[in-house]
Amino acid sequence: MKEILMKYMTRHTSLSQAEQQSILEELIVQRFKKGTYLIKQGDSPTKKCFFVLKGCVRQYHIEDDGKEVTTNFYTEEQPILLFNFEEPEAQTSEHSLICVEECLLVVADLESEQEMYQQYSELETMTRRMMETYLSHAQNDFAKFVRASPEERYKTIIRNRPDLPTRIPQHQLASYLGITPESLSRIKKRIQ
Amino acid sequence: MKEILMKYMTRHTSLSQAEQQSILEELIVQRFKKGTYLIKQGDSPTKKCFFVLKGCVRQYHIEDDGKEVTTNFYTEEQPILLFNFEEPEAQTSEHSLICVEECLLVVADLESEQEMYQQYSELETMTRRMMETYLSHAQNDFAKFVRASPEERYKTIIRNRPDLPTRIPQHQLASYLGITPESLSRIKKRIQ
DNA sequence: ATGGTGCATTGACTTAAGTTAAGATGAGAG
DNA sequence: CTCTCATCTTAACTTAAGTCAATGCACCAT
Repeated sequence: MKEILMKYMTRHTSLSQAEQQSILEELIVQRFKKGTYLIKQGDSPTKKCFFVLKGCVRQYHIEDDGKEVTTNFYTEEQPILLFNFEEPEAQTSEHSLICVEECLLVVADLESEQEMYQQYSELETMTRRMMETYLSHAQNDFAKFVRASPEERYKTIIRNRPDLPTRIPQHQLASYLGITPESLSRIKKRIQ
Repeated sequence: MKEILMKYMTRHTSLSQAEQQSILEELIVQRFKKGTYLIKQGDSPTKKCFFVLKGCVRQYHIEDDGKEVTTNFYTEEQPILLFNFEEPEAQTSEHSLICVEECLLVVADLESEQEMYQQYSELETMTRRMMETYLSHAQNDFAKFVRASPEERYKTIIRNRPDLPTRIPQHQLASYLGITPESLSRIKKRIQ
């Protein structure tokens, strides 16, 4: 299963096969059952980060008024970071992470991550570039999302992540798109 | 003027004062007049990135239908990255960057950046963390924005960046918020 | 001073999303 | 097999943003 990560590293770094191999050997891959919480809102913030090899993790948040809002879906080849950084002063996590399906994740804690960077400085370069790329994409997505109507948002998501609608319940997708389930239902009907 | 950057580095790194000093000496700080383009949509993508010491840079985009949309405002202590990463295959820049005010910017190209990382590996660690932090914030902002009404978006922006409305014309702010100038005008009236 | 241009505001109308509530469907538990 | 719960759909109504158009205002150049 680690070949997914190897493929990813090859695409994003100039590390040699040998280096990649030794890095892979230090990684911890863990299997999680559907419904498992990686972290719950209110827990002390996790020191871990993840990389999705297989499966789907939903990030959500319970608001003050009790409403649940889905803020992200992480699927294959996506990193799950944050939480360590989002609110350094906060003593509890703002979000929950739950496995929507059976998941295979790379699990890393901050200390071992730091050690690996010291061992392989190229790895930190890769991570930096990866972060820059993700940030750039996030800013682009944001800009597009801002001026898109709910209908356009839906069209965009089925174009960019066509697997999502089949993997998750529609009301969660609606929440992720920032609209009501009723609206999503109408949009689907409108565009057939 | 570089003390702004020094302050920034102290906040975000564990580099010594001496190290910081020698890094600062290698940096290029440049002054730009109001109305100067850092890059124009259609130009070949820049190899440069910037850090705002003073002033305000607007990022915008002309859409296929000819409409101009403002996608970002960069002000004091914000980095302007992207462009190198956003569309590696694209041969022309998707955006324009224009100085809204007289600006003082740190200008770095990718080559000298790479050299400095080799010289000061801690600097790359700082950049990686900075990117992680920005990404984390971007994801959070995104999640909040998604489910906010235009009115809530306006309230949020005047809370988080109270200087913006006074620095830029309102129709550009409206564009940035993803709404029409008419709507923004009505919102302002509604909330007094 | 004056005309022009760009920007902000206001109004009338259209459109689509939110809200509330009621059914329809489907899967899982007992 | 049936009951239950969750999900999705549909409908009626409300609300606010988009659109189009007119007006007002301020700044600039001539």
